[in-house]
Amino acid sequence: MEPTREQKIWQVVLAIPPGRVASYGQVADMAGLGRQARFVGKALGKLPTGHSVPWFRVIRTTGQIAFPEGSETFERQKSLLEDEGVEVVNGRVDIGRFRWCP
DNA sequence: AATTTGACTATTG
DNA sequence: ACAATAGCCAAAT
Repeated sequence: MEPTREQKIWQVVLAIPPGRVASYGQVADMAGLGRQARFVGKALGKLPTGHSVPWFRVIRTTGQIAFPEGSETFERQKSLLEDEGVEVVNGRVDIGRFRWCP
């Protein structure tokens, strides 16, 4: 089975430690995709049911969550992050303190 | 095979 | 600090 780049992305996301976050660009880079930041989001959107991928630890490089504030997806991500000790204020994370690799 | 599509990012005004 | 633009490239259609 030849792993696709999507699966490499999932692999990288799975490696993000709890209580930490990573940017899409960072995940793309670590997966060996270079600048495929956009593809990371798409790959996460295609996750199969029953997955255990911590997609919520992936945010924008600005620290903002990638969804409109108030949407259901946004709220779910925010809750999951806060549950791991990541502060989310105004839809943003303190990237300076919670980023996986500064 | 060609075109469209994106849970992005860096740059510019 | 914020809005618009351009660049990015694998996958889906």
